[in-house]
Amino acid sequence: MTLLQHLNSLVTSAFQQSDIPETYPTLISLSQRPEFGDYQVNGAMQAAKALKINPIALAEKVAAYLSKQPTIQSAQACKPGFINIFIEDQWLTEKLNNLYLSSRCGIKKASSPKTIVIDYSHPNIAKEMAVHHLRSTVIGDSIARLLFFLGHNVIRQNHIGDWGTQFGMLIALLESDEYDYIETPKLSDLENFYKAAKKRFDQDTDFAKKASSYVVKLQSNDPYFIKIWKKIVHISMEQNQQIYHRLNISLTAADVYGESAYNDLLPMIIKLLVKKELLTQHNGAKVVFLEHFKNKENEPMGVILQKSDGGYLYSTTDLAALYYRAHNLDATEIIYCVDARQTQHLEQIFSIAALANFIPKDIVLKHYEFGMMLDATGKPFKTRSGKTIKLSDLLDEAELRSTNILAERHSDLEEADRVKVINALAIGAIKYADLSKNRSSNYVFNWDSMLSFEGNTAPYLLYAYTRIQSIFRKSKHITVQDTDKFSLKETIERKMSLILIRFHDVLNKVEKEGKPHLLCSYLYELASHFMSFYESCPILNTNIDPEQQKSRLMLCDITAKTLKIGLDLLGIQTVDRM
RNA sequence: GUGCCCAUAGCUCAAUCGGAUAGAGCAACGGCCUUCUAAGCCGUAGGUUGCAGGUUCGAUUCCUGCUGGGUGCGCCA
Repeated sequence: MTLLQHLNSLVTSAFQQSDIPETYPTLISLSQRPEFGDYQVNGAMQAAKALKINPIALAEKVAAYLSKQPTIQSAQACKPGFINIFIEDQWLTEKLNNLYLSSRCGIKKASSPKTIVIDYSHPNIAKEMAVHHLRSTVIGDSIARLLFFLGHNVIRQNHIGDWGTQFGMLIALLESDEYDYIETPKLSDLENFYKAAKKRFDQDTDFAKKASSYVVKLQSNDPYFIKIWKKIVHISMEQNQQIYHRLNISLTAADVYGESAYNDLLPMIIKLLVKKELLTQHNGAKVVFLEHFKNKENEPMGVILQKSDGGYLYSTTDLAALYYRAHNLDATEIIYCVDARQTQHLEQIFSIAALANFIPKDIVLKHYEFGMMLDATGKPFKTRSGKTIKLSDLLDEAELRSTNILAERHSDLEEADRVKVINALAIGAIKYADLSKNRSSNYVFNWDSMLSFEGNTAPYLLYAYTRIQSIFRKSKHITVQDTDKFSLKETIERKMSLILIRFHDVLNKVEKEGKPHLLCSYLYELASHFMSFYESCPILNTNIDPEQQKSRLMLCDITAKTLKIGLDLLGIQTVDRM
């Protein structure tokens, strides 16, 4: 049981004893001020209001019951009807002991694991990955790591953009006279070819016709076209995989299941919708009209699922993907880590699926939306000349900046360690800057603040971790045994304990909300309290009481483990010295 | 035209289902290295939560209207 779950069970009993019906929530939260205790119960006020009884009298009744519980030192009713809970130190130290003995900081795997499909990253084939792929990739990967750590069956789905009209253009150009067929083009070539193909497609009608006919060939699985297409996809994904490796992203080739994979399912999707009488013929296209969405003329909005020329659209593919995930992957939950601008599109897909009874009703569909990356002026983050920034260029710059920072510090690390530190700082800074902000809003990208050692940044957390490791290196002569006890004499030691014990509740919250910034805030709170502890609670001084010394070493141990696990769930690697 | 999102300290961000005196960091100012990594710590100052109403014991949070910004809306994905 987590700390919050334990308190909740106590308060639930207290509510029962005070004749409060079960339907009223306990509303337990952290207290914001020390005089208000460790945790506070706000549910008594709400219940009193609804039951029309005196709130303070009810709060006193609940508090009286809570005060008798062995794990609670005291509970006090205050003013309108707050109840402030002070936790018993004895119980705290027992909990700490559990954390100390556990390699997972006491976090148990889910007793009834869910099968969760998570759709993230989804780069476009034939183009290099760019900054706009960063948020989906980084946030999605963190959520995937967390859900796996909590014991769920996680199925990563990289829904790559590997299908559609652009491939007709590209193949048409690759085999045209100027370019010939190139055996092993590089991805940067492909991107240039793509631009050239697009230009020609718009200007040359014969070429456009040819390209369109090639799309049909491709979609009908013509072996020659499939061969060229596969090569293009392969070249692209090899390069993307290198980016994933640099970024410490857990996606592999096995997670790739792109738009093309649903090609054969698409006619079936149309048939199913026809059968349900949801499709309408409109100017030759097959359309689903949704009453609760309006178009520009304020009429029900049509979602085109098959074009007048018979071609399918991304809505069709997304419906097929939903079908596949529900029926073939047996998902109990599907998470879409997709740009906030796709909200309406996804709502439409979910609506159509619901109307058509496409998927079991109890499947949970979640859109973990995120905002855009902006520059200092509040505009979308681009190069000076207004071009899209390539992800590989962004990572290069991060490494260059980290190298310079390390050089300024006159770090005396060996070369191999130096490279590791540069990498951890560079990648950690970029990922943490993104993950530490509430994902649903836009965020301002700033090199200097993300690479700073001050404030809520990856370097600060990494530095806190190395300080602990340094203590460990210098304390090898002290043997701590499993039977050693915690002693929480200083205020900061007790405060740190409460934070450490809260870890499991934080992870549960991040799982529930799908918001990694809650984990970041927590880790920063932990790290900054550790820094205070580090300054005010010496460990290696010779005049320290041995019992106190061991207790502090054990606190360091749990702190290090918590930081390590927490950062790992964010996809950020730690280093032992820097 | 219509849908969605956002507006909090000079800047970047928090704020648990409506809870107590709205919190951090940066920047500013003042302290702390013969003592475990000062890439750090301690302190001071900084707010009419865009505006106007409403709901109630209590509103940054919920409702209505307005202002400013972003973003989406039928044959691209």
